Amino acid sequence: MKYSKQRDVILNTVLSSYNHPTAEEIYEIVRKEIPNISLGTVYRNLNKLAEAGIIKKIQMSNGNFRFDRQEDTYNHFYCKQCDQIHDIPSSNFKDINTIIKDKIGYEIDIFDTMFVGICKNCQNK
Amino acid sequence: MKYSKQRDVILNTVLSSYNHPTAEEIYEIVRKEIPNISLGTVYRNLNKLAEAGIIKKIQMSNGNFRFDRQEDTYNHFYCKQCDQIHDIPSSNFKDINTIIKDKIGYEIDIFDTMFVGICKNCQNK
DNA sequence: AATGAAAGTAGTAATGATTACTACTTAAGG
DNA sequence: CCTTAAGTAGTAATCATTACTACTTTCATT
Ligand SMILES: [Mn+2]
Ligand SMILES: [Mn+2]
Ligand SMILES: [Zn+2]
Ligand SMILES: [Zn+2]
Repeated sequence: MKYSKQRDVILNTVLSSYNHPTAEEIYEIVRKEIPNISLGTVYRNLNKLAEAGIIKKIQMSNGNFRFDRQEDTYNHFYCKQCDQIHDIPSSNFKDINTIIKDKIGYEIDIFDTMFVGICKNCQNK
Repeated sequence: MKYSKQRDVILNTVLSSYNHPTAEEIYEIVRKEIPNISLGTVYRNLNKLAEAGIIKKIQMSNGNFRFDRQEDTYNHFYCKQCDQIHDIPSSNFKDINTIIKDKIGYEIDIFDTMFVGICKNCQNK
């Protein structure tokens, strides 16, 4: 992979984001540093970085994508109420794989499964 | 809700489908009975039927929708390998809600969560 | 340093599933 | 029968994402 200023800035933007930004949101941030960067370039590099396993590409319930740092100790939970992705330590889901595997023989990939429900904050309302 | 031949045929098509068809697939089947039906009509009625709780609208990992009979005793599992949705009796997931609730306080809605992984068939290959 | 091929980019066009719009048609209650 | 609200066919618009094209940059090799 050849070096490019564009990819470098895109990567650093993702690495310093803690709110699971969309490609468009990343584009807006990167634009401040490289004003004439193309949105297509942002998409291409985000996909390339995700492909290489350097960042994570996660799918929202509406089919759109969001991007994230690569931390394989965290799972994702989507709250229907506040429309936000929450990080959850994957240790919480450790038992689930074995439960399902024992019961029906299917192997759940917890890092690909986006859990859906109501987060703690939204419950207290 | 006023009666319409179109909606009637669309509903019966969904009710007699066991493979989680897309709107387009339903369109192709309905076309045989009502050749000049509009794809927009299929979409509109599928959404209306889902809204009314008569059928189920489920979201695939690529953001597209598929439609299903309404059986609230079954959950959905998407196999990454064979690209198919499998029905799983929801009793298998009963424990999961309480486990998660106890551990982190979040309430998972198992009927909205699409579990992802490798099905039994694909494991034996 | 000069060269050249492969990889990258900006700008724009295309895609594809879904929804919105519009003028016409139908269901169904009084 | 009328009336009118709901439904339809056909087509245009959306919107996130990807593809295309002509130009530019990186970087290994002379
Ligand atoms: Mn995260
Ligand atoms: Mn099903
Ligand atoms: Zn919430
Ligand atoms: Zn499978």
